Amino acid sequence: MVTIKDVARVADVSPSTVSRVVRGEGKVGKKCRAKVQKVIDEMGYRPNTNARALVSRRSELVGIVTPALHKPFFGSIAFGAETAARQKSFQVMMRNSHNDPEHEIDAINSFREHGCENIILHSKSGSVDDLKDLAEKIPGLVFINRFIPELASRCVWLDNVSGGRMTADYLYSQGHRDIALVSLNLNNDQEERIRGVRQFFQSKGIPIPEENIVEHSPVKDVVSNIEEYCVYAVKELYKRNANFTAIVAYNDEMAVCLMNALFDIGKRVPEDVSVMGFDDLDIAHKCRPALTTIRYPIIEMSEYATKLSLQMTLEKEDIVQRTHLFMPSLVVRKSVKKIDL
Amino acid sequence: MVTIKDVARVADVSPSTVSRVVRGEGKVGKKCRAKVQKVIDEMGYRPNTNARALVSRRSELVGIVTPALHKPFFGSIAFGAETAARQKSFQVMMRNSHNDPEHEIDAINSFREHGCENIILHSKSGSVDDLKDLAEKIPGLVFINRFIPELASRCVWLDNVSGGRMTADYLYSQGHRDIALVSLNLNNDQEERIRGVRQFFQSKGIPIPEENIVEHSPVKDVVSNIEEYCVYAVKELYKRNANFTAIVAYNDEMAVCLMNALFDIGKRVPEDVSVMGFDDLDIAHKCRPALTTIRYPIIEMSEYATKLSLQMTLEKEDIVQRTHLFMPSLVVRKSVKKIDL
DNA sequence: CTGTTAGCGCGTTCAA
DNA sequence: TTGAACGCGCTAACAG
Repeated sequence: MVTIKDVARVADVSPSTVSRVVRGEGKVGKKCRAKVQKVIDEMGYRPNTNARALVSRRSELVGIVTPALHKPFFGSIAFGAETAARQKSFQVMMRNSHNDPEHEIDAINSFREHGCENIILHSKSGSVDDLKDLAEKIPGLVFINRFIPELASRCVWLDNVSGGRMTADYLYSQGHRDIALVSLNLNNDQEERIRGVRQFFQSKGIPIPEENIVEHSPVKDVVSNIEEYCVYAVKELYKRNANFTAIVAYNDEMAVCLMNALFDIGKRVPEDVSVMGFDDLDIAHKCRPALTTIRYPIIEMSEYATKLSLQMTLEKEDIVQRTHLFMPSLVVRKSVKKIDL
Repeated sequence: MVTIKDVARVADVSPSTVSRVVRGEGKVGKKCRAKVQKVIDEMGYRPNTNARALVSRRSELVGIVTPALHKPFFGSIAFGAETAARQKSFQVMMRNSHNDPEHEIDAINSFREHGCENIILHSKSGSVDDLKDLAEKIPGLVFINRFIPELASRCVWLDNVSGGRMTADYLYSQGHRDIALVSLNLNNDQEERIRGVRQFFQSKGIPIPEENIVEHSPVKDVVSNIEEYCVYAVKELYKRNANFTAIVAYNDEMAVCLMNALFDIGKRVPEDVSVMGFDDLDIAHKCRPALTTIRYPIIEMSEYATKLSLQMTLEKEDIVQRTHLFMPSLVVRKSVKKIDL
């Protein structure tokens, strides 16, 4: 491995000069710089990041923690983070948390041992106190998809309530007045989305009856078994004699499973029942009928979050404290029928 | 940040002793070890991996290079690699290559600057010579989903030909004799899968006519536009007056798009045309009709590849040189009709 | 069994 | 504008 000393020897200058050339900082004579650069190129010298991190105490690393990378939503977070990181020549480290707060803490500690102070954390279950402690210790910690009021300037999140409202607004515009909601009491998102839907219909004087909402699973580990849950949810709605023309699903994955469950009991989408999703994943336009949904700009958000983190640790000037709230948007496809009133 | 010296001072021992305790190596008195460990715990000491890597020249890092992490197939590679890496307390670094060999090399060089010598590379387009050069320099480089004969012991790959044969075998068993193939000339995989299908039918005395194969796209950037390509492919097959009862798609994504394209021109799957995929992604059991496909055990493979890489750099004893060929398997769902002969 | 010494490769003083 | 000296935190070799 060729070191800074080797280059210095060959170029007949001191290591400090090579260092200055490499970093493009400090005063170096034009000819001298050219000479050194030539040797660097010829020898294929690349600085040792470990030595660099050791002395400068910064590692040019971005760490991301998400529940499970094989899910496209979280893979998108990784994708976006890498895109933004690479623009600043940062490398990306990643860990799966499996939605376990202990894993999250563990991952973050590991990152820090590597000198990584830019961390993008997707945590739905970590306690606010723990996260506040972390934020104090880690200048570049940014939360994605979670809003913590005390840490507002570090949260990159989506307006789920508006998303819910958009859903409701669109369904209303298509003539739907009786809505069912199928969700899962996993985190706050679904609660906010439901709130948005309710708010909208409330404002139209149409309250949504309790029996039209399914959000509790009879079994424990639903996450790995959305399909089964959706079969249950559909059955449950009909068992309760709920009156609805459209189902609002927590997200696209659930929406697709609900469409399948409906199909299996002979209901057609959208002819008999309309369905709406949330996220706008790939599957939303690959399923049939193509899913009308709310777009969650997750790649953009994760790029933004990464840039924000980098800014917080890199920029000398103070950053304007502000919120980082993204808005979802409606994507109309084929899963909602227009009802003539 | 608490260093090894701090611990040493408080515990009233030398830094070396602390180092020995931390690493669990070398001889340390029982009482002494306990005392040091106590201080470590109390002070929350965590070794600085950069300093460690600098002196030991090893970094406990696994690097993975895949085309794009937001695609579930590649996200699965990352997921599996992280699972295996964590078992050995290794961290994972990742980069998107966007299928560009230059990006791949660049990513690998960056990894190496971090002292990372365990690299899992998913490269379809890199030249064999370049990869051989890399392999020589990097002891822990493992190729996933690519077989290079000269580097056989570092390749973790799938038997695509058998996958093709399984596809053909199953279709044949369901009474299909006229097969169409829709694929894309991106890499070797599709060629191998097609070969498997052809081999099988050849052995039954049923050659597949050329007009039943669509594998070239009229436009350039198909990767980001599979749907359009599938619409084209279906049209093309009918335009050619190809005679077929089943379509074998390159992978699940394409299969789903083909089903949609068929649906859009009024053909029902599987009543009018049967369709088979490859990969067994999530979407294969979420689409309707649920897709009969060939399972690609990618998470297991990526875990295996990571363990293999770790073995190659960690284990003192010589590793038995052998191949790492995985077999796909048939997953029967609903997209293939049984034809009575 | 434990401590001392000497670097790993680099960035950062401070002098020249 | 350039160079020499020092130390980041740690491990490894050696001495005791």
